[in-house]
Amino acid sequence: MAKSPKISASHEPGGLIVHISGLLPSLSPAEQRVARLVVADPADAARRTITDLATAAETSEATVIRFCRSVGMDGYPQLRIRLAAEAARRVEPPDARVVGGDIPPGADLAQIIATIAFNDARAVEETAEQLDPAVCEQVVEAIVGASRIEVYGAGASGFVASDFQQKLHRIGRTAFSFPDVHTALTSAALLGKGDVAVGISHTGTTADVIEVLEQARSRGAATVALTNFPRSPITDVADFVLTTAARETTYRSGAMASRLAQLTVVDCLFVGVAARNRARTRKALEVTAAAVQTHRVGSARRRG
Amino acid sequence: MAKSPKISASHEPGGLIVHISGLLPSLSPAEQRVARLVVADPADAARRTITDLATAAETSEATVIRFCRSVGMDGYPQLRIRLAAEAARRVEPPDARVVGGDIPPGADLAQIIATIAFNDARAVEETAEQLDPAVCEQVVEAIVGASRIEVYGAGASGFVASDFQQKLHRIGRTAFSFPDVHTALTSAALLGKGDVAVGISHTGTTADVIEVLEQARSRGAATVALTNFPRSPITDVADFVLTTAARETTYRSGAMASRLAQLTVVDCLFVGVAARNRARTRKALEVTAAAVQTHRVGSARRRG
DNA sequence: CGCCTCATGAAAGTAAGTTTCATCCGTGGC
DNA sequence: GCCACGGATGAAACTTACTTTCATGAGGCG
Repeated sequence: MAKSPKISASHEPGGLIVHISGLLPSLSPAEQRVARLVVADPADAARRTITDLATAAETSEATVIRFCRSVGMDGYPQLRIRLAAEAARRVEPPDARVVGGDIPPGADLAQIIATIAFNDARAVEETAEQLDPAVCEQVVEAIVGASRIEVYGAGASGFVASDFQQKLHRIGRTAFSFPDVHTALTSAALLGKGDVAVGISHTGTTADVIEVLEQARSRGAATVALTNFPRSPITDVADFVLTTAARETTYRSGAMASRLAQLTVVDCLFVGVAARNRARTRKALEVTAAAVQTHRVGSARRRG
Repeated sequence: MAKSPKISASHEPGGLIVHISGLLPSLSPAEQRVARLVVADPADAARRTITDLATAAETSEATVIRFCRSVGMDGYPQLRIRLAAEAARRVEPPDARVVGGDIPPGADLAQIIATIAFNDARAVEETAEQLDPAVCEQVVEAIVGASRIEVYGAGASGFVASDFQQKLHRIGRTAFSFPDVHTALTSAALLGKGDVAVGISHTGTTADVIEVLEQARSRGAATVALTNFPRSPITDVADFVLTTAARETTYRSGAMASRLAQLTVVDCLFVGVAARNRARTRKALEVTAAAVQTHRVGSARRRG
């Protein structure tokens, strides 16, 4: 190259496209044609082969290469991936219809999915943000030191309770959860100092759960409430209060988000407990995993 | 085994990376080596030439090409630009310590919470992105038209199954789920044309669930599989395949993320079904809500 | 034990990208 | 008017990257 191109080959932080259109006037006519195509639709250009792009710009491959060099790239492949990256970065807006939280009557499934996922993910994130690690720590402490743990929940929260119970059980802690109030009450009456009772209720107003928690507390057990509402009745009978952060929307659409938030909290507690004794936990997990192994069929293969 | 064509998502508009890690177990060993490199650092892989990548994965170029085809790409160049795009879109992770997916031994609770929440939220988002609305639509259709719906899941997925069952029941659909295989098998044997059977298994290899689904299918029921792995054995007995997108990390930490992802999918289906008949659904929800009202104590003083 | 299937990489083949070079065209000097 | 001269350009040679084909060998199944 005899000429002295003053291309500052350094980075073009503002964006490759901007960079290119900036030095467009300094390019030769044939290169300008290429540049214009690229700027007009980067994503499309990234998809094309060099011959293809050359043809589209009514020029030769050689010119395209020259263009690449002119804008500071090593060669065509590099330009291509940079363009693809650039095009992808132009982010799709968060999409207004999704943030509203509620689902419009005429919504199609794609919209429904987007809305639900958005709310669910937000609930999880926001729950984590507002969770107080100090309180969690105390709860973990209590669970680790407990000789027995009971978890209560009614309806949908009952699944979360069972899940927590199962998790604790799996790492070798003595844990229970109950499908009905009466059994739960009886069992709670047998708790004592050093035991832990966990009550889960999204609204914090579920009478059954509150009652059982109250019973447990009166017997000297440490009580934990997991609810979305920090000042709901359940918090009156709890030594420790953990809150989820599912923003209420519709009755129903809040339901699942809150479930996920509850599960996230439960998982945090679980991992916190498990982390207390890595060796023992790992052992327990391996053993239980092995136990179900014979109920699995040969792992995936075959084409579709 | 059955023969009918299966409707699945050949569709990864959302996360290519997620899509790849989902298929990982169904790939051959050599391809898995390639996949792991790609997933570990997509941007880097996009920069490499095929020979280079092959060398890094200790395999031949041919295998890399085969890998491209396995994940649905035309060839290596396409994979390359897709990866570049993907890597660019990938937002900077909130915190380096969080992205690993696994929890470092010395982590404190705040770290644990951040890690779990991040992974959970991601699983939900990515699942939604890769869910194929068309397949969902068909499943919803089937459920709406079904005279009876059964939901199967073992272990942790069993909770999800129950949750789904409860939701459907609540809006007036006849739905069942079963705590044990034998009951499930018996019940599945009584299904017929026009009924729907849903099997939930994270790994897609749970023998019990597969068996029950197979039974249901042989009786003429439409079968739906919900799994994280699009080519696992369960998909062989399913007319419709829905996938979650929980990236596998540790055995355990993947577990909860996948649960949340499953619940998100279930919720989408539920809302989809509910949306089919707004009036009737609303009525049903109001009635059921009223039914538990007497089990609530004076409502919460809500904060903002 | 023989047959089959499948994963795999070597090598052949094709396409993409890059370089070289002759040509063309305008410019300015003689 | 004619002749260098230099830059722009594309044809073609060339190189590298990508893709296909095929032989091999391992593992499974009857």
